[in-house]
Amino acid sequence: VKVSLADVAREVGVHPGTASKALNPATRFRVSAPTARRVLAAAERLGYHPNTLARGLRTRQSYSIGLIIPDLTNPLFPPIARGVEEVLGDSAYTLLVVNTDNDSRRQERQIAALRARQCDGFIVATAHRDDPFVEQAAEQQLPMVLVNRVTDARLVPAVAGDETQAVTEAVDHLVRLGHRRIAHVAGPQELSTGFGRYRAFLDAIGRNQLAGADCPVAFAGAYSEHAGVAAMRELLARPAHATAVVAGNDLLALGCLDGLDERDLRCPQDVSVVGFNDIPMMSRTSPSMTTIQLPKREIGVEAARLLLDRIADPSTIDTRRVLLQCRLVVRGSTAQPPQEG
Amino acid sequence: VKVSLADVAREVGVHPGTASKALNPATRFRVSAPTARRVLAAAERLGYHPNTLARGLRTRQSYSIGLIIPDLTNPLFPPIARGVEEVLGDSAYTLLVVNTDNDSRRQERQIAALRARQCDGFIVATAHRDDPFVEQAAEQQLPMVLVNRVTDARLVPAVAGDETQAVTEAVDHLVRLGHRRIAHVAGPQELSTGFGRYRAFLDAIGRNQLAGADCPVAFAGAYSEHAGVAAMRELLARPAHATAVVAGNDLLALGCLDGLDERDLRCPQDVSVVGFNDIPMMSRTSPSMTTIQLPKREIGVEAARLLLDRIADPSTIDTRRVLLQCRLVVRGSTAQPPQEG
DNA sequence: GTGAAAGCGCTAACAA
DNA sequence: TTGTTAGCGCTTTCAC
Repeated sequence: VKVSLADVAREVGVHPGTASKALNPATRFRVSAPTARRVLAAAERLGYHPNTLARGLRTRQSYSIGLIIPDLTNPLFPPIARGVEEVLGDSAYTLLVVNTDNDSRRQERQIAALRARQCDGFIVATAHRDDPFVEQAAEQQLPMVLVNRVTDARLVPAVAGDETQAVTEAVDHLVRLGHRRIAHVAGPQELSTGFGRYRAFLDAIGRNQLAGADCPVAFAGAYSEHAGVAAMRELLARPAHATAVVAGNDLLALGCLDGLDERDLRCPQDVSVVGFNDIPMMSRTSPSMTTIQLPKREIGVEAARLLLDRIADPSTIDTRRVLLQCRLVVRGSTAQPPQEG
Repeated sequence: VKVSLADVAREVGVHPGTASKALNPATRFRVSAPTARRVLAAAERLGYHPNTLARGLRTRQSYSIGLIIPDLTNPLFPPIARGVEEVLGDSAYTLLVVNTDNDSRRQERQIAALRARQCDGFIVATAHRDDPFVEQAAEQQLPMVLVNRVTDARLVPAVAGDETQAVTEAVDHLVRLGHRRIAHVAGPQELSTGFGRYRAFLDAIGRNQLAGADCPVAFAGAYSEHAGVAAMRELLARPAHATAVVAGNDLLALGCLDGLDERDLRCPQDVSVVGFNDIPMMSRTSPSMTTIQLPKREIGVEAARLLLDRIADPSTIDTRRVLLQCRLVVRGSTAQPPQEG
């Protein structure tokens, strides 16, 4: 049932090479218009579909690019994938999405599979601050762009949210509401998001002249609701606990809500909570979540553009870091602190 | 930098064919143990990675399977993808995920791209009840399994939730609470989910001896919150409106909540709402959503198994339809109907 | 047990 | 403008 280029050529009575030229818009001019027309018609008639594998073998290009995601079920990533697709849709490239499940063994296998398929480039959302795969890929000059997370070593271009600006907005918002004791539930410090937000929090506390002792930090081992609960418990164990919490992401913030609930503290009347990312449904939680809106689609768009640039001109060593502005979305989980008793 | 089989063979001083046999576990026995060892060692040392494209060209297998999803940002699908990956992770196959954005033009292009890559099989989550692509693929005997949605024509094996059982549970739950006027917000009727749930609703109403006139149906044009609001408005425009609504999915149910809110009706005190799918965060909405839990991961697992079977033995004509049981999760959006005034 | 040779489907350089 | 040739990297008969 499979129809090959040779079949089309035979049908028209031309050489396969000629048919090839006719079929490829870039080389079509090397063939007479009538021949081209007849080849196209025959291809259509026979239902010819080029074999990308064979072409790739010959041209040493697969016209596929790999998107490596830590967890597809984390709603942060699909919109980034969408943005990437949006850009790639206009190009000849196909996107292959793989999911590593936050498992380095799986990641290794997935990447091996993509490389074996001769992917022309990678968009990587799994990077750790210190990431052996990224370093190795950079060494081998594989076209690659990091998204959302960056590495400490600036070896590779990256597109992410501006953590500093974002956290600053969140803290300023709380200070403006009257909070002086603001805590931070920090995400995993081996990820640039966790580390960057933590650093930005310390900065913002300092800039607002808040007492460090009033502004404790609890470190969460993972970006999960469970870890958020644990962190909140830790913060509430302190004598004069904070009246507001800046969480490392939305899931941690949801965990904080649960932690407050356990202690019969109300949000926002007793403690305000700010999330990060603005994943779907954050406007539907109870209370609705004040959070920082990460421009997820735009991150994908920008990353895809950078990658296509890099594939088109691999010689340039590009280590640009594009930080996109985030926007604080004020909802129901933040309010003035309770009056001191 | 790329190292090929020929490089490995040269390093060891054997013929490429021999190296090939040594590298492939299935043919390794055709080679002496010492030779095999030396080849493996050299491959390791040189960092050899087989070129899947070249192998696929020769063997006419790509060892990749395509997963076609209508909308990655719909949280229903990533867990299905996870289930698929779980099974494929143990096999030699790699999963390529593509997103059609509910756009048939995009879908056509994506499928063409996958076929051009010689995918060995497809898992399709985009099927319409009457789907030309599915029919065509069935004709060409492409190994394929449908997930979540099925086609009217039973041409292809499919794995989905048991709509009838699920909707029956939902309606019975409401009847048990005392509801007699139960409405349905039906999803798109060109999808088996929308149609099946609608039919199941009618059945359940009949079986419970409820008056058809008291149990109106509003048809939503899409599975979206927006469409849910519109449908709810339509239902509330009726004189003695229903005291409970079975929504075609969770997003429609959320829209129903908004529609009630517009009219200052409370859920569940004035009107109960049941969703479908149990997407993430449905326990966090306000009120928390009573909904039907679709076994998403299991759907993916089962589909992947079916597909691997089918690839292993393409001769069998398998049109099994596996319907997985769903479970009603009772939360805060359902309660007894208000007392008649 | 190993080597030789052919070919998967396609494209790119070159020749006619 | 068209055809010829060679070869991408791999596997697989078939000789040896």
